[in-house]
This record gives sequence, C-alpha cells and structure tokens, in this order.
Amino acid sequence: MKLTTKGRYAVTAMMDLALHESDSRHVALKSIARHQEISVAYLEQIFAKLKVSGLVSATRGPNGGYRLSRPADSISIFEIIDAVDEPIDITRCHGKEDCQDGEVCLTHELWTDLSRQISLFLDGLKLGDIVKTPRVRQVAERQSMRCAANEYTQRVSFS
Amino acid sequence: MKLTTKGRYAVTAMMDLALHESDSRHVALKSIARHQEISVAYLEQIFAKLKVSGLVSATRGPNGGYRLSRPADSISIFEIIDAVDEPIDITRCHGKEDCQDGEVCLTHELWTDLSRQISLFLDGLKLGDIVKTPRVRQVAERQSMRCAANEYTQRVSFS
DNA sequence: GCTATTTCCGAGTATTTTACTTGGTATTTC
DNA sequence: GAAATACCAAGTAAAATACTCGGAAATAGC
Repeated sequence: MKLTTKGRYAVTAMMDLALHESDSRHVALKSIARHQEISVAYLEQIFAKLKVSGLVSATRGPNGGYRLSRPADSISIFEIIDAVDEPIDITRCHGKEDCQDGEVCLTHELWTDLSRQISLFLDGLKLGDIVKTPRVRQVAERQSMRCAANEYTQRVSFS
Repeated sequence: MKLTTKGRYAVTAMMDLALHESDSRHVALKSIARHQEISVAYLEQIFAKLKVSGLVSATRGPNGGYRLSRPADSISIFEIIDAVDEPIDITRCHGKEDCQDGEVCLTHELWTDLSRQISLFLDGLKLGDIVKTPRVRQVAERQSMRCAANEYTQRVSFS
C-alpha cells in the first residue's frame, strides 16, 4: 500500500468531515481547502475516489458539500488510504509470487509480511477515535480560529 | 522511511551475502547479479551505501567481493533499508511539527506513529533469522541451481 | 610486469510517478 | 437567473526512481 501526500490529504480531509459529523450539515470542499491548505481542485480529485469507495456522499448546489456516509467510528484509516492511493504492493511481483522466472524471490514473504503489518495497523485506527484525541481537537480549534480571522479580514478589505 | 526497489534489492543482496556467511570467501557483485537478476552497475551503487553504513566490507581484485562486516544475526532489515533509501518521513513537515503555519497539522501524530510502527517491525527482523527459514533456503537452492546451469550453457556455447 | 578481475567513482539519462492545474459542465438553492 | 457547489476529462511541470556509461584504482595469479 502506497503512502503519498494524496493519501495524507484524504485522511486529513476525512478528519475534517468527522469533526463536523454532529453538525448534520454538509461540508463544502472550499471550507476544507481553507482549513487544510489544499486546493479545491485537488480535493475534488480526492473526493471523487472517496465517493466511489462509498466513504462519503455529496449534495450539489449552495450549502451542498460532503458528509461521511458511515459513522466515523466505523471508518478506518486504511480504508481511506486504500480508496485514494494506488495499492502498491511492496513486492516486485505484485503479490503474484512470480517475482523471478515465475517463482518467488528471496524476499517475497518479507514484503508481504510488512504490507500486512502496515495494513493491520492502519485498519485498527478508526477515524472516530483519532478525532476524539485532545491533540486533534486542539489543532482543529486553531484551524477554525485562523480561518474565521481570515474571513473577517477578507470581508473588511472588500468593503 | 521510504520503501523502493533499491531497498528491496539491498535486502535481497544482503541475504545473498548472509547465505554465504560461513564460506569465509568474499562474494562478488557479479555473482549476486546473476542470482538476483540485478545489474552489476546498479548493485555497485547500492553497495557503496551499504559500505558507508558499515554493514559490509570489500576487497578488490580477483576473488574479491563483499562480505558482511557483522554477523547476520545482528543486522536488522531496518538498518539495510535505512542505509540505501532516503529516509522519508511520511509527515509533510519532515518530523518538525511545523506542517501548517509553523504548527502541527491534524494528522501529524498519525504519521509519526505509523513510521515508528514500521521501523519497529523491520528492526525486529534480523537478516540471520530470515535466512534460516526453510522458504528462503529453498529459494536460494533454486537460484544456485539455475545459475550453475546457465554457466554450463555459456561454457558450452563458447567452445 | 602483464592481464584479468574486481571494486570504486562521477555523471548522465530515460521513465515513471506525483502533485498538481485548467477549463469546462451539471445541479441546486435562493 | 445568478451564485454556489459538485462533477469530469485532460493536460502539465517537477521530482523521484531506476537505472546506464565510461572510466580509474587496486589486487591476484601467471
């Protein structure tokens, strides 16, 4: 399983959704973009995949946006990353056991073991749990403060 | 910590050395290249780094080659990969906790935890242990058979 | 000494992957 | 009908990866 910034962004964005889970409102990409400093266009790509995987659902139009389609407690980090990043095996043969002349190579099992280990770890981590940690709540708080301030500045300078 | 084919090759090559640990002879890159189907030139790059990290030592000239500088039981897979692959953090901020405006981002701890997890796993795996598994021994056996056959064919076709 | 075999070294390069952007269309609310 | 949003397809610039190439230095055996 590959780990790229895309996967990181996906998890971050999903956490943003999870933080607003109770609001019963949809969250617009624009808002996530502001909070997490990712472009809307890039977020669109990411959310297209998240939607296909059934992790989020969307509504269009004003006040539209995305929401989690399942409770945050039931969504694992693994699922999120798996949805957006190409699932790289670390193996040369893509898990087919034909790394070398149709047979396994010396290190085949090593990489499959490692992959499994990573997957297990990430599958044990649920979005809901992470969002509940004090550290995350604190960061989230900071982010909304900052954005509120920015929006105020914008309003003032436009008037 | 990044995981690329370079890292895979390094581990594979080191296993090749470990398999000949008892021989008290040096193993030439040419031999590893044959066994593992990696070009000598590329192996040279990899071994340059392994040498700097003190994992192997070399002698030049005919019958020269490389050997492990420590017993295989004391060398972890982590050390090998760490020696050849750029140590990527999975974090945006390279572990500095300034991912966002000089502060940590929502997912900072998540990625550092994962990195730690992977490192621990790989550090627990010692070259010596892996080389002792039946599967590896079997694959190694196959490899030397195959190469012996090729060498025979070469000799015959050149004469 | 000569030759073959090996490691050592510095560059260069082709391919692939990543991380985006661009320019539009469709849908919905007010 | 205007604004806000999601949706979609393609293109692109930069970086990383996975190598290759052409030599130079050391060493063993003859």
